[in-house]
Amino acid sequence: MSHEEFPTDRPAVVTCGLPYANGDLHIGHLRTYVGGDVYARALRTLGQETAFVSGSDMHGTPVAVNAEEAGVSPETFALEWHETYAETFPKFGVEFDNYGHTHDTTNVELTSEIVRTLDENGHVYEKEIMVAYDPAEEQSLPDRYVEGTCPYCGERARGDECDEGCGRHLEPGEIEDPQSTITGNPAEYREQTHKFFRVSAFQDYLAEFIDRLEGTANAKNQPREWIEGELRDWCITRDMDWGIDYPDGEEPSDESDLVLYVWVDAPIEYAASTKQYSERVGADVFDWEEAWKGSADESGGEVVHVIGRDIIQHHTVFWPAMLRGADYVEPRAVMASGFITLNGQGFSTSRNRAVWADEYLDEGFHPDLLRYYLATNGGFQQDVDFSWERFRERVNNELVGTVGNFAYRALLFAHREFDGTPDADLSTEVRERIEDAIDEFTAAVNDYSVRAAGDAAVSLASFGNEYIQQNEPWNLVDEDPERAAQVLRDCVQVAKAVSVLFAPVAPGTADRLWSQVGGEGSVHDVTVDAALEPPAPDFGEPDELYEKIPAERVEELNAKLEARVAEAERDEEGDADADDDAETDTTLEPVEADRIGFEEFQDLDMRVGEILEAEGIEGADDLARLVVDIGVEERQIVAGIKQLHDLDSLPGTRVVVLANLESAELFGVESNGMVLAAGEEADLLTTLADADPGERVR
RNA sequence: AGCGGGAUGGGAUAGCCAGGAGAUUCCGCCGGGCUCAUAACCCGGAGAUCGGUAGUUCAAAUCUACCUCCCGCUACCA
Repeated sequence: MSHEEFPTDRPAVVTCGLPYANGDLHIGHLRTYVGGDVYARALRTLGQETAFVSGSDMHGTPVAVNAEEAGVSPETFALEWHETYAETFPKFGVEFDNYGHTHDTTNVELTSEIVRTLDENGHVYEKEIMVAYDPAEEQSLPDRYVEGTCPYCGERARGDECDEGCGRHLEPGEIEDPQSTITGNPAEYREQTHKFFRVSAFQDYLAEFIDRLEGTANAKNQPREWIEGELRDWCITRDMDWGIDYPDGEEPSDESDLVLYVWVDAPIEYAASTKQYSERVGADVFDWEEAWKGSADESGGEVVHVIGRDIIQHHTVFWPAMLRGADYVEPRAVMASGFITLNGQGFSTSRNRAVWADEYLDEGFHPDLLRYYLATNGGFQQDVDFSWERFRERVNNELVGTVGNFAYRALLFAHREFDGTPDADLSTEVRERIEDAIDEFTAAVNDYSVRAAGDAAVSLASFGNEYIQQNEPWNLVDEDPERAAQVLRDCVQVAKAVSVLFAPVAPGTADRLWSQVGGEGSVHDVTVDAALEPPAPDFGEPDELYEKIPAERVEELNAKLEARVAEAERDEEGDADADDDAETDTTLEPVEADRIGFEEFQDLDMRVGEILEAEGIEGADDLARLVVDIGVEERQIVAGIKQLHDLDSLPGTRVVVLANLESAELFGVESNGMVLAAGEEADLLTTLADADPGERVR
């Protein structure tokens, strides 16, 4: 890699994070793939030799678990998703030079080779750790095959992560009270030898690397916490069948059926996929080894990883360490995209609150429209909100009104009056404006800004509209035909330049525009220089590039989305009701539909208290006056618990008190707080064990 | 809790890394123009003390410190 400006004379590799072969794609996923595709195309437009690669991530426990549920082999399961992805991406104009998967021979071989190199270079060591094991089934239980209690917070947790409690990652062997997720059998721990990658040895290297790394700010900054802190070594093997075997270099023995952890072979697919591309087109066209192997300073390609911002650490810590340890190049840049929200809220696949890739296509919209939205609605690392209303707005105003309208009016006029490009020289003003647009585009690519690259073309088209409007060629045709020819010559040139600069974002429609100005071949085969080359002297009648989206479509689409979400919610409630009915006849209030945030929960200051005194309040049927010790102080609290009758037995009872409730006066008695109780019978909440008065309830 | 990202006219967004004239663009609002163009387009206007406080500077949206609020990450969610 180098730090020269793009284009450089080295081969570039643009990669997209591997989609995990485990479910449908929605437009949130597409954000990353469209971004990568736009970036790769933009590099090529600058004249940079570029390979654009990705592949499906086939391994790992979620695939194995879901395949088992579906009753098929993990390979069959993952391959089905792989094929779906491979078919879906091109439908959005996301055209990888190679799209492989992590289970193909190329990746299996390259992964084995790289791990063997790491081993030979002394970066791998063995360590005995305790792993969960199901004695009844005689089966090891890696990662999500086991659940139990988090050793840090005590919450129920999955084997690899405390997903509902503290959110911590759990290394194999950490979880307490382990239990098999397959059989529900209690699991036991057995000692087993696993392989560890000495990430800690790369601390100094990574500290320098992160300073050199280009790309989005989040990718450059987020990993600093780890790199500048203490790096833990990384367990890179799992005891399961599905995955790439650990390359022992010896005869496969029965006792070792360890496979590599999925995050080891996944990023290697970037290189393996490039290798497949190289093998297909020939090393003279693209040499994967030149791109991936040269030493960091002297040679090697420009590797740019385009990922979602949830997997930054893998691409800025583990992966560069692996590359370094195996004598490969280091990535030049990591572009980490923000997420997509839907009408301001996060996607929720379980509640079907998402816009699915297939769904978008089924609605009959051109992929370029969504590409434009996703690529230019905000900075790449920013979260972007999607709404059909906003989608319509941007399509109608920017694509139809600005780009499409300019191209159409300019070319139609030129065609009618001049049968094509008028015979005149390009004016200096317009030449300079186009040069500015090219500079803007080039700067955008070097700044890793997908948005700015797309905007360069749209603002150029906007300039075109101003230019044609101010010069009024429709009046000049009679008054001053020469001047009219000049103006139209300029406009056709602008249209041609727009086609070239818009090609990365809108590959389909830009190519149509290219043909409309009489361009030969495909706009995707030309570079920025073409923007200033003279357009064809003759071209036919243009047609419109984009169509407006009527307001009714938006209403329709929103209604569909709402109906779908409602249906998903009903299903969920239905399931819940069915469970409840089996256990109880009493009518329970439904759970509040509106969820509150953790912050709001924290606003409630609940304490453990001990009742010191309890007496009925005269004249009140249900009220009792309590004095409660809540550790920090004693509180007088009025509570509606007279149904319990046995007020005398209450002193000494532990209760839960909402301590920061505003005070109130009931029957002339001041009440400072609320004692929590359940149901009509005022069943008091108490603590099970040793919490002292004053302890906060969380 | 630590870390990362963010807060910019009514809404949405750019600019911040490399401080410097009227703070960008889209929507919406008000007024005008044009008729080549998809009721498209162009011009003008109103509307922002750039989250808060303090500082650095001749000059701060931009740099520094502290604070508030939103989103996320913390080792398998794009």
